[in-house]
Amino acid sequence: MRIATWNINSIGARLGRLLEWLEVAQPDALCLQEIKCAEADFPYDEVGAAGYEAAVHGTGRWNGVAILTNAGLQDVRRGLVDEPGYQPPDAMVSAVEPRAIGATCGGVRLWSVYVPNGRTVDSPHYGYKLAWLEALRATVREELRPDRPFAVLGDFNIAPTDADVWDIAEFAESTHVTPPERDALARLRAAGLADVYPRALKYDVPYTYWDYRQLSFPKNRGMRIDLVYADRAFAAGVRDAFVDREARKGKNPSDHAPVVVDVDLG
DNA sequence: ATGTCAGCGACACGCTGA
Repeated sequence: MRIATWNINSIGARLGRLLEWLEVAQPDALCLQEIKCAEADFPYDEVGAAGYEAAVHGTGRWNGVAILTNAGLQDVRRGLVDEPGYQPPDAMVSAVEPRAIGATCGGVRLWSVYVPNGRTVDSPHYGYKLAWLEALRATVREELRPDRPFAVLGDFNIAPTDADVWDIAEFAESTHVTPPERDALARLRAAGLADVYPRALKYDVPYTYWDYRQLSFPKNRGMRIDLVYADRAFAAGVRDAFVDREARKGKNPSDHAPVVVDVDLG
Protein backbone atom coordinates (compact mmCIF):
# COMPACT_ATOMS: atom_id res chain seq x y z
CA MET A 1 0.00 0.00 0.00
CA ARG A 2 1.11 3.53 -0.72
CA ILE A 3 0.02 6.03 1.93
CA ALA A 4 0.87 9.73 1.78
CA THR A 5 0.32 13.05 3.51
CA TRP A 6 0.30 16.51 1.97
CA ASN A 7 -0.51 19.97 3.26
CA ILE A 8 -2.03 21.25 0.05
CA ASN A 9 -2.64 24.89 1.12
CA SER A 10 -6.15 25.25 -0.36
CA ILE A 11 -7.78 22.57 -2.47
CA GLY A 12 -9.41 25.31 -4.55
CA ALA A 13 -6.06 26.76 -5.57
CA ARG A 14 -4.41 23.35 -5.89
CA LEU A 15 -6.99 21.01 -7.45
CA GLY A 16 -5.10 20.76 -10.73
CA ARG A 17 -1.84 20.00 -8.97
CA LEU A 18 -3.61 17.45 -6.74
CA LEU A 19 -5.19 15.56 -9.65
CA GLU A 20 -1.90 15.57 -11.51
CA TRP A 21 -0.10 14.21 -8.46
CA LEU A 22 -2.69 11.48 -7.82
CA GLU A 23 -2.22 10.34 -11.43
CA VAL A 24 1.55 10.17 -11.13
CA ALA A 25 2.01 8.97 -7.55
CA GLN A 26 -1.00 6.63 -7.38
CA PRO A 27 -1.38 6.60 -3.59
CA ASP A 28 -3.91 4.20 -2.07
CA ALA A 29 -4.61 6.74 0.66
CA LEU A 30 -3.74 10.43 0.90
CA CYS A 31 -4.10 12.56 4.01
CA LEU A 32 -4.64 16.22 3.15
CA GLN A 33 -4.35 19.30 5.35
CA GLU A 34 -5.30 22.96 4.90
CA ILE A 35 -7.93 22.19 2.31
CA LYS A 36 -9.54 25.55 3.19
CA CYS A 37 -12.98 24.49 2.03
CA ALA A 38 -16.24 23.46 3.63
CA GLU A 39 -17.21 19.82 3.64
CA ALA A 40 -20.10 20.49 1.24
CA ASP A 41 -17.85 22.40 -1.18
CA PHE A 42 -15.19 19.70 -1.55
CA PRO A 43 -14.56 18.71 -5.22
CA TYR A 44 -15.90 15.17 -4.74
CA ASP A 45 -16.70 14.76 -8.45
CA GLU A 46 -13.22 15.61 -9.71
CA VAL A 47 -11.53 13.46 -7.06
CA GLY A 48 -14.06 10.68 -7.72
CA ALA A 49 -13.30 10.76 -11.44
CA ALA A 50 -9.68 10.10 -10.48
CA GLY A 51 -10.82 7.01 -8.58
CA TYR A 52 -10.88 8.29 -5.01
CA GLU A 53 -13.44 8.49 -2.24
CA ALA A 54 -13.04 11.37 0.21
CA ALA A 55 -13.75 11.85 3.89
CA VAL A 56 -13.74 15.57 4.61
CA HIS A 57 -13.74 17.75 7.73
CA GLY A 58 -13.78 21.42 6.80
CA THR A 59 -15.70 24.61 7.46
CA GLY A 60 -14.33 27.03 4.88
CA ARG A 61 -11.71 29.72 4.98
CA TRP A 62 -9.08 28.19 7.29
CA ASN A 63 -7.76 24.74 8.21
CA GLY A 64 -9.67 21.70 6.98
CA VAL A 65 -8.47 18.10 6.59
CA ALA A 66 -9.42 15.14 4.43
CA ILE A 67 -8.55 11.55 3.62
CA LEU A 68 -8.73 10.33 0.02
CA THR A 69 -8.58 6.63 -0.75
CA ASN A 70 -9.17 4.05 -3.44
CA ALA A 71 -8.94 1.18 -0.91
CA GLY A 72 -12.35 1.59 0.71
CA LEU A 73 -13.44 4.18 3.27
CA GLN A 74 -14.90 3.16 6.62
CA ASP A 75 -15.53 4.40 10.16
CA VAL A 76 -14.91 8.10 9.50
CA ARG A 77 -14.41 10.11 12.68
CA ARG A 78 -14.18 13.90 12.76
CA GLY A 79 -12.35 15.72 15.54
CA LEU A 80 -10.41 14.62 18.63
CA VAL A 81 -11.40 13.38 22.07
CA ASP A 82 -12.19 16.50 24.15
CA GLU A 83 -10.70 18.65 21.39
CA PRO A 84 -9.92 22.19 22.57
CA GLY A 85 -10.95 25.21 20.54
CA TYR A 86 -9.01 28.39 19.94
CA GLN A 87 -10.02 31.48 21.89
CA PRO A 88 -8.57 34.67 20.40
CA PRO A 89 -7.62 37.32 23.00
CA ASP A 90 -10.69 39.50 22.30
CA ALA A 91 -13.21 36.68 21.81
CA MET A 92 -15.80 35.61 24.34
CA VAL A 93 -15.81 31.94 23.39
CA SER A 94 -13.44 29.45 21.86
CA ALA A 95 -14.15 27.69 18.59
CA VAL A 96 -13.19 24.11 17.77
CA GLU A 97 -11.54 24.01 14.36
CA PRO A 98 -11.52 21.26 11.69
CA ARG A 99 -8.01 19.87 12.19
CA ALA A 100 -8.35 16.10 12.54
CA ILE A 101 -10.16 13.30 10.73
CA GLY A 102 -9.77 9.55 11.01
CA ALA A 103 -10.83 6.73 8.70
CA THR A 104 -10.10 3.10 8.01
CA CYS A 105 -8.77 2.52 4.49
CA GLY A 106 -8.11 -1.04 3.31
CA GLY A 107 -7.80 -2.26 6.90
CA VAL A 108 -5.42 0.51 8.01
CA ARG A 109 -6.55 3.12 10.51
CA LEU A 110 -5.36 6.56 9.41
CA TRP A 111 -5.65 10.05 10.87
CA SER A 112 -4.99 13.25 8.96
CA VAL A 113 -4.04 16.07 11.32
CA TYR A 114 -3.25 19.77 11.02
CA VAL A 115 -1.66 20.78 14.31
CA PRO A 116 -2.14 24.48 15.25
CA ASN A 117 0.79 26.65 14.21
CA GLY A 118 1.36 28.31 17.58
CA ARG A 119 2.36 31.61 15.91
CA THR A 120 4.70 32.90 18.65
CA VAL A 121 5.75 31.46 21.99
CA ASP A 122 3.92 34.25 23.88
CA SER A 123 0.72 33.91 21.83
CA PRO A 124 -2.41 32.22 23.18
CA HIS A 125 -2.19 30.16 20.00
CA TYR A 126 0.91 28.48 21.44
CA GLY A 127 -0.97 27.23 24.49
CA TYR A 128 -3.75 26.11 22.18
CA LYS A 129 -1.20 24.14 20.17
CA LEU A 130 0.04 22.29 23.27
CA ALA A 131 -3.50 21.59 24.51
CA TRP A 132 -4.48 20.34 21.07
CA LEU A 133 -1.50 17.97 21.01
CA GLU A 134 -2.60 16.57 24.37
CA ALA A 135 -6.06 15.87 22.90
CA LEU A 136 -4.37 14.18 19.96
CA ARG A 137 -2.48 11.94 22.39
CA ALA A 138 -5.73 11.04 24.18
CA THR A 139 -7.31 10.20 20.83
CA VAL A 140 -4.37 8.03 19.80
CA ARG A 141 -4.55 6.12 23.09
CA GLU A 142 -8.24 5.48 22.47
CA GLU A 143 -7.74 4.45 18.85
CA LEU A 144 -4.68 2.20 19.10
CA ARG A 145 -5.72 -1.43 18.80
CA PRO A 146 -3.74 -4.65 18.35
CA ASP A 147 -5.90 -5.85 15.44
CA ARG A 148 -5.22 -3.09 12.90
CA PRO A 149 -2.21 -1.04 11.77
CA PHE A 150 -2.47 2.60 12.73
CA ALA A 151 -0.78 5.88 11.76
CA VAL A 152 -1.24 9.60 12.30
CA LEU A 153 -0.05 11.63 9.33
CA GLY A 154 -0.03 15.35 8.80
CA ASP A 155 1.38 18.79 9.34
CA PHE A 156 2.54 18.73 12.97
CA ASN A 157 4.08 22.23 12.81
CA ILE A 158 6.96 20.87 14.93
CA ALA A 159 10.51 20.05 13.82
CA PRO A 160 11.42 16.99 15.94
CA THR A 161 15.13 17.83 16.20
CA ASP A 162 17.49 20.73 15.50
CA ALA A 163 18.61 18.87 12.36
CA ASP A 164 15.06 19.16 11.01
CA VAL A 165 15.42 22.90 10.26
CA TRP A 166 17.87 24.51 7.88
CA ASP A 167 19.55 26.61 10.58
CA ILE A 168 18.58 26.24 14.22
CA ALA A 169 20.16 29.63 14.99
CA GLU A 170 17.33 31.24 12.99
CA PHE A 171 14.77 29.71 15.39
CA ALA A 172 16.04 31.09 18.71
CA GLU A 173 12.77 32.86 19.54
CA SER A 174 10.48 30.71 17.43
CA THR A 175 7.81 28.11 17.78
CA HIS A 176 8.15 24.69 16.07
CA VAL A 177 11.39 23.85 17.92
CA THR A 178 10.66 24.51 21.61
CA PRO A 179 11.05 21.79 24.27
CA PRO A 180 7.32 21.74 25.18
CA GLU A 181 6.40 21.12 21.54
CA ARG A 182 9.02 18.40 21.17
CA ASP A 183 7.91 16.88 24.49
CA ALA A 184 4.42 16.58 23.02
CA LEU A 185 5.88 14.54 20.16
CA ALA A 186 7.82 12.44 22.66
CA ARG A 187 4.58 11.67 24.51
CA LEU A 188 3.02 10.51 21.23
CA ARG A 189 5.97 8.19 20.75
CA ALA A 190 5.63 6.97 24.35
CA ALA A 191 1.99 6.15 23.58
CA GLY A 192 3.27 3.65 21.02
CA LEU A 193 4.05 5.55 17.82
CA ALA A 194 7.30 5.84 15.85
CA ASP A 195 8.48 8.60 13.53
CA VAL A 196 8.70 7.11 10.02
CA TYR A 197 11.74 9.00 8.76
CA PRO A 198 11.62 9.52 4.98
CA ARG A 199 14.43 9.62 2.46
CA ALA A 200 15.40 12.98 1.04
CA LEU A 201 15.49 12.75 -2.74
CA LYS A 202 18.00 15.63 -2.82
CA TYR A 203 20.29 17.15 -0.16
CA ASP A 204 20.74 15.52 3.24
CA VAL A 205 17.63 16.24 5.27
CA PRO A 206 14.10 15.30 4.15
CA TYR A 207 12.50 18.72 4.56
CA THR A 208 8.80 18.84 3.81
CA TYR A 209 8.12 22.59 3.94
CA TRP A 210 9.79 25.61 2.44
CA ASP A 211 8.38 29.12 2.94
CA TYR A 212 7.23 30.87 -0.23
CA ARG A 213 9.36 33.88 0.76
CA GLN A 214 13.04 34.63 0.24
CA LEU A 215 13.62 31.90 -2.32
CA SER A 216 13.48 29.35 0.46
CA PHE A 217 12.94 26.35 -1.82
CA PRO A 218 15.83 26.95 -4.25
CA LYS A 219 18.07 27.76 -1.28
CA ASN A 220 16.76 24.65 0.54
CA ARG A 221 15.87 26.64 3.63
CA GLY A 222 13.35 24.02 4.70
CA MET A 223 11.81 22.30 7.69
CA ARG A 224 10.71 18.73 8.36
CA ILE A 225 7.34 19.35 9.99
CA ASP A 226 5.08 16.97 8.04
CA LEU A 227 5.36 13.68 9.88
CA VAL A 228 4.17 10.09 9.78
CA TYR A 229 3.70 8.65 13.28
CA ALA A 230 3.02 4.92 13.02
CA ASP A 231 2.27 2.14 15.46
CA ARG A 232 4.50 -0.94 15.68
CA ALA A 233 2.55 -2.98 13.11
CA PHE A 234 2.55 -0.16 10.56
CA ALA A 235 6.19 0.78 11.15
CA ALA A 236 7.29 -2.85 10.79
CA GLY A 237 5.69 -2.98 7.35
CA VAL A 238 7.35 0.15 5.94
CA ARG A 239 9.37 -0.69 2.82
CA ASP A 240 10.18 2.84 1.69
CA ALA A 241 9.42 6.43 2.63
CA PHE A 242 10.41 9.64 0.86
CA VAL A 243 9.56 13.30 0.40
CA ASP A 244 8.35 14.06 -3.13
CA ARG A 245 10.04 17.43 -3.57
CA GLU A 246 9.07 17.43 -7.26
CA ALA A 247 5.60 18.47 -6.07
CA ARG A 248 7.09 21.65 -4.56
CA LYS A 249 8.41 22.76 -7.98
CA GLY A 250 6.75 24.50 -10.91
CA LYS A 251 3.66 26.63 -11.22
CA ASN A 252 1.35 27.25 -8.25
CA PRO A 253 2.84 24.75 -5.83
CA SER A 254 1.83 24.28 -2.20
CA ASP A 255 4.56 25.38 0.20
CA HIS A 256 4.62 21.76 1.48
CA ALA A 257 5.74 18.60 -0.33
CA PRO A 258 4.05 15.21 0.11
CA VAL A 259 5.55 12.51 2.32
CA VAL A 260 5.02 9.12 0.68
CA VAL A 261 5.19 5.78 2.51
CA ASP A 262 5.15 2.37 0.87
CA VAL A 263 4.07 -0.26 3.37
CA ASP A 264 3.34 -3.99 3.29
CA LEU A 265 0.67 -4.89 5.82
CA GLY A 266 -0.09 -8.57 6.32
C1' DA B 1 13.63 44.18 -0.67
C1' DT B 2 8.63 40.33 2.85
C1' DG B 3 12.29 38.13 -4.06
C1' DT B 4 5.06 34.84 -1.04
C1' DC B 5 0.49 33.13 -1.28
C1' DA B 6 -4.67 32.23 -0.26
C1' DG B 7 -9.21 33.72 1.04
C1' DC B 8 -12.24 37.24 2.38
C1' DG B 9 -15.26 41.23 1.84
C1' DA B 10 -16.08 43.78 -1.71
C1' DC B 11 -15.14 44.83 -6.50
C1' DA B 12 -9.53 47.62 -5.18
C1' DC B 13 -6.71 46.05 -2.37
C1' DG B 14 -5.85 45.83 2.58
C1' DC B 15 -6.18 42.43 6.16
C1' DT B 16 -5.20 37.94 8.32
C1' DG B 17 -2.84 33.65 8.74
C1' DA B 18 0.84 30.83 7.44
